[in-house]
Amino acid sequence: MGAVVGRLKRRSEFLRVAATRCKWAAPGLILQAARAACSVPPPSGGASVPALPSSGGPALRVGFTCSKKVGNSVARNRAKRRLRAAAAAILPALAAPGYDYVLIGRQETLRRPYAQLLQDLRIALKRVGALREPRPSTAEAPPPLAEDKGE
RNA sequence: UCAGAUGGCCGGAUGGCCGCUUUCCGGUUUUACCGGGGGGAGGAAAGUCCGGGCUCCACGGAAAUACGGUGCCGGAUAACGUCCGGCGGGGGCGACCCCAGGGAAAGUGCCACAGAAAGCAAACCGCCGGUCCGCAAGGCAACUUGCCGGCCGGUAAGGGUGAAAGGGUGCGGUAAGAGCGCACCGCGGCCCUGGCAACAGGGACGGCACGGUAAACCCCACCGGGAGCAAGACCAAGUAGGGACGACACGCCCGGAAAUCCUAGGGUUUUCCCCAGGUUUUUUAGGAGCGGGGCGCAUUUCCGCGCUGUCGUCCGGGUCGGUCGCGCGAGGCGUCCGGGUAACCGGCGUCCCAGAUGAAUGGCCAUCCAGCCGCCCGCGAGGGCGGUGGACAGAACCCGGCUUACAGGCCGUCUGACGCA
Repeated sequence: MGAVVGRLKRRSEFLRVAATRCKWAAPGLILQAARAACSVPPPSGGASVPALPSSGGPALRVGFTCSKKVGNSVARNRAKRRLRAAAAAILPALAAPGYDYVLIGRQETLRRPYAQLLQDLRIALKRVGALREPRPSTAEAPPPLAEDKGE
């Protein structure tokens, strides 16, 4: 069994992950990753935060989001549900611990066959999470060749 | 059979694997996790357009005003702009559908273009009568007749414009005409009958006056305090504002100080007095009360209430987080019983039926069922195989409505046409 997966809930956490600019866009989804801030909640005092990464809390955390480009609320919720199911299948075993991940739904998320959606997530993890050290320079290099691999 | 009208209902099914949320039971190391059982989106959950419950705030009271809404009558309902049943008007052969459907003799405004004229009576072309001039014809003449034109008067039939032109049609009547008279229709108020009422039917009368527009202002009747679960309550942490108490300053502004009260002071004749005059000032002082005004309580009126600052102590406490609010209710269901034409109401029985908060109620697979496409078989009804494939849309405090979106399908009632019997 892999690591325990926590959830990202606050807008500020999503913004922090997005600010690292370490991401990979697969046909069915977009993955963003950031090293879990060792001092995740310094401003508001450590005592009030329920889950501490260092103690027995989740080893990695993931958040899901969808813009209105995907569709109405029905479409957005369905996209998030598929991403949630895919994340539950892949992340605990394959994702590097100590990171925060954000999965972003796309229009293709709804139509993509589920097996390919899982494959998209694996490739994205390899490009982003499995490198162990997602430096900004290396994250920008790979994009060209990965595009045809997903087809 | 075809075409149509209308009411109601459904809105994929079953299974497997893996999850989410909630609740109950059991276990443990009772914090958290494990095991087992149960519940887990809609007819519109949507738009947030009305009406309520609930919560807080404002609330002193009353009336009026303003603002907003509603608008045939009766009923239903917690309430409604909803629903039901009627009435009136309009459309349709019909079933049936549609209607912001109070008041236009309370007042103001507007009625484009066209037209002479658009609301109060008028008259452009006309028609008719009188008169004058001219011309022509006739006549011995006075004059007569006809025509053109001017002037005065009578008309509103006809023409023409318009959405709308001062009732309509017909007959009489007249110089020409005209409700001028008559008949029928329309209109008006009156009376009678039916109806709870809207209204309908009838009668005699009037003699046409009263154009339309209220989705222009307006008038009338009735209804309405505001904000919303991000309401609101609590918990941990605790900044600013805030509140309470105490102290001090002395409490919106102006006025006058005759009388009243309080405090302090002074005088002293001590059951009392601090007065009068004058003055630029030297007036016992301060306060309350008093009179007037300002601001606030939507506006106005009447009465009513309230108005300041510093310091100290204590209480309390923004955002974020957590718990509650939070689902037994105007509740669902019933070949049930009773009342009612119906909306609906009463009774009986039975059931407990989502509570998330980056927001659960799902992800994937298989089979089946509609539907669609292609091929094959069959005279035909139909059958077989393969592929494709399920709309609009996701609770966020809760109910009653309205409106809008919606693949496909099911059931009932009724109307018209055609055919058959």
